[in-house]
Amino acid sequence: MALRRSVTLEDVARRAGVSRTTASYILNGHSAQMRISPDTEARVRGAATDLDYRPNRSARSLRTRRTATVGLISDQIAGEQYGSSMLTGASIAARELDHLVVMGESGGDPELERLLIEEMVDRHVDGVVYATRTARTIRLPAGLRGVRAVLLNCEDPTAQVACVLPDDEGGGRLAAAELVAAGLVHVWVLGVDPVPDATAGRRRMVGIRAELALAGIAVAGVVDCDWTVGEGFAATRDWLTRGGRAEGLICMNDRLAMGAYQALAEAGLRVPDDISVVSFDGSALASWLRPELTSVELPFPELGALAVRRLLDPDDHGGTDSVPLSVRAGGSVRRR
Amino acid sequence: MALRRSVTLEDVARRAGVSRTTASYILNGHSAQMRISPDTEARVRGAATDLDYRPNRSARSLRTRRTATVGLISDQIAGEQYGSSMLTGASIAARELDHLVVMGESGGDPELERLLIEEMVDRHVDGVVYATRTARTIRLPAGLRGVRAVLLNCEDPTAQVACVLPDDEGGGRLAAAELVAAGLVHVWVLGVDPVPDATAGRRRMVGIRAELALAGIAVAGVVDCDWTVGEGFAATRDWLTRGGRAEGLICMNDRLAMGAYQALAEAGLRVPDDISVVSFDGSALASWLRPELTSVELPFPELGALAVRRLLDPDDHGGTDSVPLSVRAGGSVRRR
DNA sequence: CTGAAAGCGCTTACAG
DNA sequence: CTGAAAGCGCTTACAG
Repeated sequence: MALRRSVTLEDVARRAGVSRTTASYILNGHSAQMRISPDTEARVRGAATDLDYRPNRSARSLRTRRTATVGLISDQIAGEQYGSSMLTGASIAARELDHLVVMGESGGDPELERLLIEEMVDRHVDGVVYATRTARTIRLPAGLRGVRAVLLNCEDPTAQVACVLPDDEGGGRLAAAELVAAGLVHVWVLGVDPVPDATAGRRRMVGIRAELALAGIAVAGVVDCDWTVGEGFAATRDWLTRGGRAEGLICMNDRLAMGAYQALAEAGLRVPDDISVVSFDGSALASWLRPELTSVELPFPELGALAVRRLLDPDDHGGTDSVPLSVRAGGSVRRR
Repeated sequence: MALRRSVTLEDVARRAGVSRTTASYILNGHSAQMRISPDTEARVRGAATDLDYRPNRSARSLRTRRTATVGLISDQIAGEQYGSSMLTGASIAARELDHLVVMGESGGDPELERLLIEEMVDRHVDGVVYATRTARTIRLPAGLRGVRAVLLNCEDPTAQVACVLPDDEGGGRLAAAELVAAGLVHVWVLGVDPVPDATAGRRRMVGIRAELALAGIAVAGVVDCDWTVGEGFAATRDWLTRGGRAEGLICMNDRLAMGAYQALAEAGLRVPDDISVVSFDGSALASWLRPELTSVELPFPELGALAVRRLLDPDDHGGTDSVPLSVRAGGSVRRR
């Protein structure tokens, strides 16, 4: 059990020669409204310091119904390659606002999710961030209705919930712009949307098409496949076998790009001399490939931090935030 | 604020026609000791169900000084590639024991770490798991003295703390055994220990040497470098340039192995025909490489889960647990 | 400017 | 077998 010797407000008050009431006001920063004398204030603060007073949070919570704690529930962000940095961002933002993060992972199991939400609500977290590993449309879990919540990396069009998303459409524009700037006009796209409710691929596609259109270019073709290294490899190899060629290839994530690299190498095609590659994620993997992969980075830490800040902001407007992506330049795009 | 309508124990008791005392005993499973009549018990349970009674955790904690919550503090496990699955394991184990995980990341900042520990202790977590991204020797933070704690993936030889570690020495034996079984006798090792207090490399080396010795083999040589893709690439290339050759190469992690793959490919050497490669981690990266990398897998989820279970086990003996690694077979070792 | 008092919702000796 | 009562450590109207 996590014990410290138990110094109570009573102890502080006694040592300072005041009542608990006065000590409480002072220690909670209400000296001004209460017009506490400077002398009294100094005595109380001194006593608190001397005794190393730590307010009992359970007692406080019992009265105030707040716990200085936020819940963060997700399907699977901790086990994930870089999505887990949403957790890091959330944790840091929470601390800056004097809160701590209570986390739970459902692994996609609805019953476990229900349990976790229930436990968090039981513990009176001050709100819940509901996050998904992959950007998509969801239905707000029943247990979250009536609970202060922010959706992170997902959205429920049918619910009135604050929502923090990456700006995938803008990201799509950035990716296309890299190729346009290099003077490439023959562009293929690898990977669209793996599952029906996923949103990232579709939005990126919109941005890609829009940006290319500005340069008078249309997407030459799309190879659809799951967003994994193995699928990226197989799909690219098949495409090449069927005579597929392009000046530029936009991959929907870094893993797909890794697979594409492998298939291109096998076919004797060099990146970027024979074909330029751009992808999405900006994960560590992008920097590991040779040549380094130019990738449009998802702002995971910022997403996590923003979700927590909005959750704890009483004036939050409740709409949807789209956080911009940014290009992490590698050497996979041909220099003009 | 996370509100539900507030049904209290009082409400349940009234509806069941008993006192709060009796209701409390029943709902906490003390019916037997208290020899509550079955009829009373049924009435109380029925009332609790009817009213959807949820005990107020803050009130309970104020009395019991327990919160059904465990702290998990680390330098950087969330942002990490796969180490973050320690979090997943911890979260699941905690839930199974009706606890929730309160997490905090210090990013290696001692002041932030101190703050996080303080906040956790203030919130009366029932114990703290102190985890590091990378296996190493640490000094138990001052704020954790006197607090129930378990070290995860790290150890403090000077402190009496329960400790959960991967069995890196056993892992070293497994890696070497893969090469021995393939009949390889000329073995090099890539990467030793990047920092003085890191323990993984040294222990793996001990296991590697021991296992090879059983086959009458000595390590032919060691290339020292940081455990990154870039360093792995550069070190392997330099080694090859200096005329380095081996039948088998043991890499201290999957990233190093990826770098080695790149350098070997550049030199026209094929895996596993020209050289066999084994590494450590068993991360997703291992399965992405071509050929798939045979890698000794670190049991991160189990490590996290075990740490939490020990933390919450009042009978825990307090020693060090070494959790075995296991081989994830790929195609990077030549078949005999 | 400061204090006595109520009350947040539980648990748990104690008494019968 | 069951209940009246104390008490965990705070916050906050209320009174002066």
